[in-house]
Amino acid sequence: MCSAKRSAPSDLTARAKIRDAAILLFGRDGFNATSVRAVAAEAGVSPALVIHHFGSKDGLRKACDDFILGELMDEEESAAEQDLIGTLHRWLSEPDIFQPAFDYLTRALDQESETADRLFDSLIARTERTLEEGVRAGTMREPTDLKATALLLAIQGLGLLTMSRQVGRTLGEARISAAILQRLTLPTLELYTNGVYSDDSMLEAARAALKGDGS
Amino acid sequence: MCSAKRSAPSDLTARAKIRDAAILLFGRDGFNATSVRAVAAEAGVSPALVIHHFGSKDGLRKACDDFILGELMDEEESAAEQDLIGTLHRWLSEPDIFQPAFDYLTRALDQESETADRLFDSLIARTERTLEEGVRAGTMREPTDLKATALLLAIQGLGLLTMSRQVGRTLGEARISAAILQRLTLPTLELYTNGVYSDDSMLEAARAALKGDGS
DNA sequence: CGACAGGCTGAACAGGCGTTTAATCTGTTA
DNA sequence: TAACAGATTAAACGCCTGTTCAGCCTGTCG
Repeated sequence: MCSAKRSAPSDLTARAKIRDAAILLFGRDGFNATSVRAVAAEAGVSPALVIHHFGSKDGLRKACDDFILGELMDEEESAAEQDLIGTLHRWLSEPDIFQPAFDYLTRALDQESETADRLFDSLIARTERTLEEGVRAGTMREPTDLKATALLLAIQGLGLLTMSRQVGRTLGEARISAAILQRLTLPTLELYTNGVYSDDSMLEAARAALKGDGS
Repeated sequence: MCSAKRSAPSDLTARAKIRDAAILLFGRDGFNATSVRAVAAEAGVSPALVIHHFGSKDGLRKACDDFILGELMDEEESAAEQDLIGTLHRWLSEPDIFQPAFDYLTRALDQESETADRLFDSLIARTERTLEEGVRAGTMREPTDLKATALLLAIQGLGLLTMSRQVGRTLGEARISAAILQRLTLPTLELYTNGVYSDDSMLEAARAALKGDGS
């Protein structure tokens, strides 16, 4: 199940070494702030070889995007029932291996990229499906606006990822960790079981206001 | 209440024109992707003047950060009861004026900056306070982990901001808008009133598992 | 053996970057 | 009027960027 892709760098082809170095640096410092020369140095090759293998810096980014997306999809397939939080849990339990991919994903998500869009869309679709199944099985309430509700849930999960630095900081650690995710499990379920409001007066007030407002 | 800071550019000092141009471009294209020369061109001055007034590109960023943060704090003070969503609502109702600031904030939030940290901290503190007051007034349930719950709520709100592009895309518009925020009002309140789960079996299962697990 | 292909390199190029420098213009103060 | 201070500029500096080019190895095929 756990691929051997990240074995000793000496075992990898130069192409793979460059790709891994790029994922590391793009994730750590961002795409713009990472030079082709820095990637080459990290991979132990010449800058020219990077271009030789990937055509351009943008080609390299594309290759990294595809690789990360592929790895993520593999992961998802082999644990089809899990949700995003579950996947994060698994990733965070082996930080040395997955941290670079984790960081890369975080960076990719707050940039305008086709990869981020595809990832987001598939996450929304999956959340909608989960919601529908839950309603059919009677374990979940029927939302008045399925897509909007799925969106809110997805944002919650992704927010933990993209703001992992702030999440860690707030809870007293340098970055998000398995321990922090564990601490968040109960409050999350609590929120999704009882909500925050003790009665539906706010909800009804809003419903009435929106009905009156018309537009 | 509505400041006259964004009047016709010709009325502004060169320093202010440069600052506004920088906010526009940093917000639209990102800090790294924006050159001092581009800011100077947008403001209609020479690149050297930018350095003359702000010392360096980083000094310019700092000045923009402080300005935006100050504007936001002013806004917040004059509407002390409102939450973040309320502020967003007000901002989005005058997009021409506030869009640059909105974009700038979005960019700032997913970069490692002291400004973002301060903003996040104050948002968490405010959310905690709101939660405590709600509990005391009986309108909100008492969470088992106040800080973690405040964190989840803050992430939900900020996630709408930092992922506004994806939010708009998912709901069929180019970017987030007042209409989209309105569509999200009811699902949000619904979520925070009833949760998603129809009973507390998931919550109790997790509680039991965590109790048994120990660590 | 010779020829070819592909991985790989050092050196260079053109262009953009943030910043500096020296000079000019403009308005105020003595 | 003379002197000064600040705003503003054109031009240049040195550096770093992504990319190209010509050539060198190394292994394979005929």
